Amino acid sequence: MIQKKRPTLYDVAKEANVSIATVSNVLNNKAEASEETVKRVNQVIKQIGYSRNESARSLKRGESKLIGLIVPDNNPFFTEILDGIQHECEYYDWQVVVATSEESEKRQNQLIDLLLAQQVSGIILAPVSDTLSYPKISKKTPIVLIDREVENVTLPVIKADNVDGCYKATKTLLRNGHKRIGLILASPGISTTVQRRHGYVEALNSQNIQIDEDLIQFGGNYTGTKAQIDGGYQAVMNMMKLTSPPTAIFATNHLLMIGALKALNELKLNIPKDMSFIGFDDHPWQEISTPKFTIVSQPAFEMGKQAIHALHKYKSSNETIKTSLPLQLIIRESCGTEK
Amino acid sequence: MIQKKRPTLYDVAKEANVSIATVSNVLNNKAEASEETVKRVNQVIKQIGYSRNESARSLKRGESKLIGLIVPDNNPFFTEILDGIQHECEYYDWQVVVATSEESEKRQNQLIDLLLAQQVSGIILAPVSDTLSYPKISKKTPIVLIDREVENVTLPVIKADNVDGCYKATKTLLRNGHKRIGLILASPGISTTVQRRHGYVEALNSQNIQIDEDLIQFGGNYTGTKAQIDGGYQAVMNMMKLTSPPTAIFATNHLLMIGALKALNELKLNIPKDMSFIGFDDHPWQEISTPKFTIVSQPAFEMGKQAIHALHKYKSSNETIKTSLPLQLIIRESCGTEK
DNA sequence: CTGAAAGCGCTTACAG
DNA sequence: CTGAAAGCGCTTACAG
Repeated sequence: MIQKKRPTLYDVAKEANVSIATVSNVLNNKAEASEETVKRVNQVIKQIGYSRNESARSLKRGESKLIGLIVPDNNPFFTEILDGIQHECEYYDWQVVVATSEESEKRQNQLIDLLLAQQVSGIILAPVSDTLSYPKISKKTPIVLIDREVENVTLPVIKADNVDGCYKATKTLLRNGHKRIGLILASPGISTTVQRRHGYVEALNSQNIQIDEDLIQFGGNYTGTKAQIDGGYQAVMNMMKLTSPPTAIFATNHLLMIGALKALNELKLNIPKDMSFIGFDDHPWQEISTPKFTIVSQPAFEMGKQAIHALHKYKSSNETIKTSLPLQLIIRESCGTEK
Repeated sequence: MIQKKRPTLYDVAKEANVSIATVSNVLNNKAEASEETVKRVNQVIKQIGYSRNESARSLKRGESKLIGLIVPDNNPFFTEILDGIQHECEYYDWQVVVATSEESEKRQNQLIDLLLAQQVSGIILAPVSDTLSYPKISKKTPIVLIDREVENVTLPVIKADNVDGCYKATKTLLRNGHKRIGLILASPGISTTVQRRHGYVEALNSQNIQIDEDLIQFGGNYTGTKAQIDGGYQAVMNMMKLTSPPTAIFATNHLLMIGALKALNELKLNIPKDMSFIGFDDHPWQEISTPKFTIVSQPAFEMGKQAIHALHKYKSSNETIKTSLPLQLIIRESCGTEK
């Protein structure tokens, strides 16, 4: 329980018989000091246990070594993105401040303000809606969008190729002979929903199958694990009440998928015998479930890594990177025989 | 894309015709300004969109509004803890910097240094081992332990009552007639492992059943989801090779549980017919699995909340809170008939 | 290659 | 109730 205050540059300078400017230089590898001086200073630093006061540095430089991450919630998908971000931040010597918007635009914008006040080097944002009302974006403190796009501003964005991924998943179901395919979507106001729907529609169109809006259900705008699972559950219940219910269901996120499966269970519908099913986002549980589910898997970790890359690129060369990472369809046992 | 620099206290002061000290006072609710002045200053603040530079404040006060969280990895248990922490930080106007130690002590200590350099108000730590080699702990920047305890330092700690929880789980198995109960533990070097083992041993002792070390398997010190699942898998495989294999298995964390179930699947052992099973940590998947698994559930969210509480308490009154939250045994269908 | 000095934007005694 | 001023610990031109 040592209470004495942290040593400063002055302490190091005094001990090493140099000026604080010199200490600062060796600290920042400015290569303006003689080899001998560098060695001596470094020795003193280690000896007295000096480490830089980042607040002071941030104040002077107008920028901290912090990166902000704002996601709607901490579900496993966003957590894996965080993993990727943390991994890559290591390289740039950045640390990550996390915050959740809980799908509230007001809260999201407050969080941006808070992060800006912390002088963060940049913000990675999974926006709550398809427009961004936030004007204070500079080259120095850029916002990089992740997962979800926005219509009214040009920003770097790292996302998944939702259209293609959902097109392929739907195609697989079509190839297996299904004509009535239920689609369960999340909240209508975000780009991923629009794009996933788009992929589905394109696949049906390619087969000249009419879109039946009754087969497209929204899991609701609800926040929270339980509410989303309920959304998936309700979606299936609604579909199965139709005069002509679907013979296959495609759930476009993990929680929706769990809710949908719960409903199917209750209805005693066997997968894949009575109902074909494709889910979203892989999870270790799927290795031991029966049947093993065919799913669309997102490269979340990679998305996180690339977001930090894009952030750095934007800061260093003002380049606006827009990347659409491929979604992987992992065929297992839940949608019939054809592989 | 507004590039002009952020307004400062001076800008506000000039615009409101007061000194910067006054602006600072109203900003900090120091109640030393007349009502009229407060109103005018607040109006100017809103008008020019001022928000405080936290780096400057942190430098002056020697403390930022940041809280550090160091966990071994971002598995769902720790993510739920993060949720609780974030929730509670809202109240104290703190933000959370997250970092993962990846079960490396060296990395853990580096991260503590980095966080201290950020002048964090405190650190919540799930330590990688049962001793803490870190000396720089003050009342101002305390470390609060979460989930895992440490032997050599007295610090606030918020943990689960692992002994009791595992005692009860084992007792349930014993009551159902099992005498040979396999126990799958995580890494031996951490307090949770020791305590979970202790609960198991106590339960067997209460029944005068000899401990068979062959029935106690460690999932290994491995980091990463896959390695831990493999650990659980291997543990079961080892146990089932015994001349007298267990008739019930208790897996003491979620990943270990998944691995164990995978092994049991492969061995075509039906739960609960051929094998009783109790797992750890609840998950929505369990609502739709067959059978529904009996598990020990941890109050992770609550632990996160209480950790922030304990941190605040320690800072304000130097009180060292030690809390052991009850574990909940959720009886479902995986360990026989008796409820 | 090194040092003296200004200044980043705040908070906080202190004086009035 | 309000203001002038010092100082938190750095970085960075600038001078030597």
